Amino acid sequence: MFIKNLPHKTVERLSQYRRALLMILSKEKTHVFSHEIAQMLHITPVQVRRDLMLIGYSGNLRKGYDIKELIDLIGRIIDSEKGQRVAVVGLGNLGKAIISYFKGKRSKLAIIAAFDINPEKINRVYDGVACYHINQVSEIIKQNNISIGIISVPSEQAPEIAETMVLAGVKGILNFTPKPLNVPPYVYLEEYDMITSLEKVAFFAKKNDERFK
Amino acid sequence: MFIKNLPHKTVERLSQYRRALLMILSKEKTHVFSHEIAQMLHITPVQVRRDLMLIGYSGNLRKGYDIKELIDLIGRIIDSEKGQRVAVVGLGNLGKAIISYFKGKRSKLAIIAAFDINPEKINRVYDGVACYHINQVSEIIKQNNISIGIISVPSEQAPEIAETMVLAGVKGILNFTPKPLNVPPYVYLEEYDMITSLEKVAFFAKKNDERFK
DNA sequence: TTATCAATGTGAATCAATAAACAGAAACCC
DNA sequence: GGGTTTCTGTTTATTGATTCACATTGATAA
Ligand SMILES: NC(=O)c1ccc[n+]([C@@H]2O[C@H](COP(=O)([O-])OP(=O)(O)OC[C@H]3O[C@@H](n4cnc5c(N)ncnc54)[C@H](O)[C@@H]3O)[C@@H](O)[C@H]2O)c1
Ligand SMILES: NC(=O)c1ccc[n+]([C@@H]2O[C@H](COP(=O)([O-])OP(=O)(O)OC[C@H]3O[C@@H](n4cnc5c(N)ncnc54)[C@H](O)[C@@H]3O)[C@@H](O)[C@H]2O)c1
Repeated sequence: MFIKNLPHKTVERLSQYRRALLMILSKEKTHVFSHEIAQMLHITPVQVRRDLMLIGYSGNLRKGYDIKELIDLIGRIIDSEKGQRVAVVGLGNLGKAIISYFKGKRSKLAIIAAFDINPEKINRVYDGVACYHINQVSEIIKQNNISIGIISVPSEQAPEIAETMVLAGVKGILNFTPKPLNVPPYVYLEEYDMITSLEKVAFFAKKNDERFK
Repeated sequence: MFIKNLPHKTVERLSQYRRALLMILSKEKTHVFSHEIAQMLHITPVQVRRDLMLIGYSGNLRKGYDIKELIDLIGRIIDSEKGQRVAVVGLGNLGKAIISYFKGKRSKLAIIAAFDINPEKINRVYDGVACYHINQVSEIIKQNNISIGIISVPSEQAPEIAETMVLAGVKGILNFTPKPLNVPPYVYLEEYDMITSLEKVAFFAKKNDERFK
């Protein structure tokens, strides 16, 4: 299913809508209003309706949106039909947190391999994900048609690992390392740093504190 | 130091500039050009200059920006002069990853307490941070004037913990739980979900893949 | 000394995201 | 059965973020 040029932010919100809807889905509650979704995500109902308009979904005037249908439609838009496979490189605290968090959450997006350099971690299975030696990255990525890599190794190692993964055919990378990476334009790179999030919180907390007397 | 109404995005980038600058800081390299900063963060040099203009920093036409000075100035803007204290609630894999990652990274932003409910974790010290029983949250936050809370407990527990922290006087919350929270307007809330990041990567990776042949 | 070059700094223009405003539809109420 | 309410869907306006375009500067070289 295709919709031309969905705004970047809309894609992000669609993922959030789905997450929220999955959470409230139950026998009793089959429909939801735009203002209910909005409230959960701290945005306006107009924003929600606009996003849904962009993906061509219509709600029921009196009952709102059918939760199941909407979850389904979002899936048809943001998921890949045949599913995408993911690898995590670096099975430290963060790597483990990621794997345990993802476990079974999305049917079209599965972490199917982990890599590390520490012999104690290799050839073991964490939360259903097998851990291999780092020098098998390329081989396993190709074999399993893994298209997405998550990097959670010490930051000095990140550039080399990114390069290896790109050469092996990965199409997207999620980098949790503070080291800025460079990848070719056909690979989508997302970088996240908790320090930036925390500093943002700190900055606006400080600001709020001044504003609210 | 005050600059009125720095754009949200600029604050985020200032944190990133500082991180990148701290990384390249060395004896040999004392100055940096806007295009060098830009390249590291995958943005345009104009963006960088505009942000620096907003914080009132001027570079040297021939040498670029003085790295030390700039790091310093960013600190005076985004950090709080007297420092801010942070608590982490939930010392699982994610909580530990956060604590070990932050350790000693920012002088004005220190994680000084952790909380958990598991007796095995309580009264131990992780990476220099003491772990207390969850029912001491309120007391310890007040005692130590902790103004920022990080939530990394199982998601069902998140709302209750957020409420307790707000009542105890926290001014900002960073929520890693997928559960949407509600806080009063004088508390700044930031929510981050790795699944959204990963789904974004997956979506654009898929899209790129189609575009590039 | 004058031209050239490679940078910064910034007003104006563009582009992207959000919000406001409102028409239209179904249910409900009297 | 007409009026009222409450929601959606969409057009239009506003706000916010980014980029363009170019003036400016000072070093260097011709
Ligand atoms: N971006 C964030 O928000 C954030 C938060 C926490 C940690 N981090 C970063 O994530 C990374 C991991 O953090 P962590 O707390 O899990 O660290 P960690 O030390 O617990 O884990 C790192 C793992 O990588 C493995 N490793 C080391 N070199 C390797 C290599 N060449 N190939 C494969 N595996 C290798 C280690 O054996 C270890 O298991 C660090 O770079 C840290 O800075 C980022
Ligand atoms: N947002 C993200 O990107 C992301 C990524 C990974 C995990 N998570 C979420 O973060 C949370 C923690 O993940 P994790 O992998 O560290 O899980 P975990 O199970 O390893 O850790 C949770 C910790 O919280 C403690 N805890 C449970 N109830 C508590 C309470 N009432 N008070 C204080 N502590 C309590 C547990 O003892 C445990 O130590 C989960 O909600 C998970 O969904 C989020």
